[in-house]
Amino acid sequence: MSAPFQDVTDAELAVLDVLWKHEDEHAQDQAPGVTIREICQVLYPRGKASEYATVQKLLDRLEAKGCVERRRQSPAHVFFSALSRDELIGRRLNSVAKKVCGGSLTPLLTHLVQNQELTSEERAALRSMLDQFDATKKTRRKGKKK
Amino acid sequence: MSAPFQDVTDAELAVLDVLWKHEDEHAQDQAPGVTIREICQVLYPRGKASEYATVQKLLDRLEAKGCVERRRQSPAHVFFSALSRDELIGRRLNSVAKKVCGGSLTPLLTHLVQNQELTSEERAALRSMLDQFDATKKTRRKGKKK
DNA sequence: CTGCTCTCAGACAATTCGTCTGAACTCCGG
DNA sequence: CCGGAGTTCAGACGAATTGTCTGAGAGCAG
Repeated sequence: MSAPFQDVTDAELAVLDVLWKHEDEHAQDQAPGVTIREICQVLYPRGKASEYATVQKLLDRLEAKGCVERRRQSPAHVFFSALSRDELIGRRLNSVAKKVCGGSLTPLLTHLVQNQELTSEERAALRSMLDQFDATKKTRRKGKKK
Repeated sequence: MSAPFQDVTDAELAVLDVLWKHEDEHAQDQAPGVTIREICQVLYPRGKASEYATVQKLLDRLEAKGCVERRRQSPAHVFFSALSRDELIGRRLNSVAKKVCGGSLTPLLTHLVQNQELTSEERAALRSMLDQFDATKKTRRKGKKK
């Protein structure tokens, strides 16, 4: 059964972040999975033995939430993200919109733009994206006219 | 002592939403406060007696978080929001940025724009805001040049 | 067979959250 | 003065969440 939106906890996010960074480093090719031991070494560099089980538990929960994919192989299982950073951003933004603004994303966008922390380069990039969408919409509309 | 950022729960948000709507309705003048009884009537139209205490507890917690202001008056205390809807949006967006994107708000903005759920009107409004900021930055720069 | 690594499965404590109970206070009408 | 209604004050409660931890068992290399 498809579970409703589920967020991830801070500790789970730390684990996901390790997977995302690993996959970014292998963007050119197929990233190999990451083992529990490898995640431990990143998150708890000087960790105790029990932290292995902590990461294990966190991965179990992430898998149950559909955010992580497990591949059983010897000698150790390997893990991949099944939810990208951008997908999580989207989920969380939608959640904020739904709960605080009646579902509308516009107030979020307005807030971000008016926050004035954008550099002029960022604003230029944003304009370029807007132009692209306008062009896309126009082309689609023309296509449909037939 | 100033507490770190604290989010509000869904039930607390429902209470805040009542205050925000009430204050929006009185945007032209000083909004009178809202009583617990009034909040109950909105949130639990056909409620049991215990729901009075639920709203009370939620207001206590919101007050402790600094999100609500209480004014003691007779016959009942009245409440005002001390955190606007837009401020909550900002807090939540910053929280997402901090936890998921290393603090940068740009991926959030990019996500919203590329989400393609913006109407052409919204995109036009966004461009207009960007133009205004560019103009503001230019004016500030000119002024500084002396 | 032993030791190491890993899997599997659960327990645990602290915290959060929404709900609820009950004592006490205030005010007002009779 | 008393009773009733409404409200405040203060806490308890159960369920769920969350990060941590324990322990049995499996697999493998030496």
